[in-house]
Amino acid sequence: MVLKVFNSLNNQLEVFEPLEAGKIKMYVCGPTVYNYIHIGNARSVVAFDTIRRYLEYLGYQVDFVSNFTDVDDKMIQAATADQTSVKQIAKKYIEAFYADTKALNVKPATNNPRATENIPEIITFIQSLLDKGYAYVVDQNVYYRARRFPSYGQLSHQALADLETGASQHVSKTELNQKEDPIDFTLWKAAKPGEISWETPWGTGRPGWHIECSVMATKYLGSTIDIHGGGIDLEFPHHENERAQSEAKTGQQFVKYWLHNGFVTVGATDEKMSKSLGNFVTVHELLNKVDPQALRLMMSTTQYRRPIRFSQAALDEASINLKKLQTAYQNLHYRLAGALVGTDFKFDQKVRQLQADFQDAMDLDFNVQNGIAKVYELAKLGNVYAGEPTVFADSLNLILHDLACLAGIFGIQLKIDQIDDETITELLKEREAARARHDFAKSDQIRDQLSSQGIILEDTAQGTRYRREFHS
RNA sequence: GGCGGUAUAGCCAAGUGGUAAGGCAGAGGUCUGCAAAACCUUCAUCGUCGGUUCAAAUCCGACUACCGCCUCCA
Repeated sequence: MVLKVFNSLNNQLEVFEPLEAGKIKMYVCGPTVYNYIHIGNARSVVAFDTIRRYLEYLGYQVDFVSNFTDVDDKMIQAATADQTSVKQIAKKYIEAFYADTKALNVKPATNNPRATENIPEIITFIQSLLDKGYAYVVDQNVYYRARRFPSYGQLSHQALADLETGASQHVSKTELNQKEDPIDFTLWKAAKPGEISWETPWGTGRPGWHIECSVMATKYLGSTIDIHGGGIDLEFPHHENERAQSEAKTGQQFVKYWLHNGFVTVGATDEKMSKSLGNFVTVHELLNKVDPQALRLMMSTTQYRRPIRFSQAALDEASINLKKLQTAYQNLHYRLAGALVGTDFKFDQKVRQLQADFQDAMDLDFNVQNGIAKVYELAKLGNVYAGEPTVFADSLNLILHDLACLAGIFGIQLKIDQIDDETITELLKEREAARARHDFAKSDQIRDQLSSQGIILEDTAQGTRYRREFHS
């Protein structure tokens, strides 16, 4: 099968063909760094990380750029509230972002550019839009002439007339009065006294929100990129505007495939989790309570376009499933010790079939639900195999490799927790002797003793295996 | 009001014409000295109404409920 993705530009499933064979240019809108990221923000990060990992699994070289918005109204407000600078706020929450996403096992981006580090390019970009007549200056503010861009509204599937009617709600009166047209949007915002600002030919101020992504995406990836991602709430106006700016400037198609992820919802009514509604849980605080891997499993195994209902039950289920995968992986590894040299061809065939099924599932717009179902089937296949009296090393290694590889696409790290401890080995010998003479009181006492230290014993046909207790 | 999305078992969730994947929870069982881990069996007619068809969760029409976007939001 071939990879198909749902392109928001036309709301259709399309065969994925990169601009350049074997390479993918991908840009994902990152957070405004005025607070810790919440589960909803993390969902976006995780969804596109899984997409990226799958693309890499397919053999593509992915150039992955994701920005930090480190200057805007919210940043200024946060700095004022904390009696510090915008720069300090940015520093604090960018560091927190790295810590949180690392815990979620998100692969670092190729590049994380920041708005404030690209001001000259932003100014040049805006100047170019001014020169071409796509923008105009009013009192040191610069606005984009949306109506001038022929297909404005195409990405969000909105008619200009409809946009106009809804245009006034969140916009200040002064801004509205300055605009030629209510659908025009800000490219550059004049600074109030004391605010962080930069000098430009048209006055002193700071970039509008949308322009930075156009500038950084084209600067770091080129005029046309393969994939542009972000939350569905960014489709309009953010991405619509990015598209208008970029294509007006370069005269080329900005993005080939627009991908938008769904929300994390909370509560009985499935409300969107958002900073403005105040119903959010930050990753920072949640990481103290749950295994980050369980959180990752919960978030990465819902298809990116679908909403995720955030709940304790969902987290609990994820940790149970994580434990099952981890256990299967360890038990298979345990069997390597007594395995015969060679291969079980029939078994290998089943493993390869499941891997092919996995790929078929993922090829359909990253259908992770069907994908993870195959990973669970793989684990079950492995569990059955591990219970066989005779196993082959090559086959064990094959399924171990596949399990780790496929789970890895979801950001799940299956690993062997090797414990080499002489005391445990001695106790195990002692317990074995006790069991041999049917002294079960003694053997159970040893098992309880180790259990209290977090070491779990399991008696199998191949002897007693031990592992650390899983925590979730 | 405009545009978009969702509705499948107690819960999560696959499935775009041929008689409902997978997971969690539940029930029963196997293995075990007892456990643990694991395995096996079992558990739904698909929001409502109407239509097309030999055949529909899947197509058409109407309706209902919930969510989102409409220039702060991943």
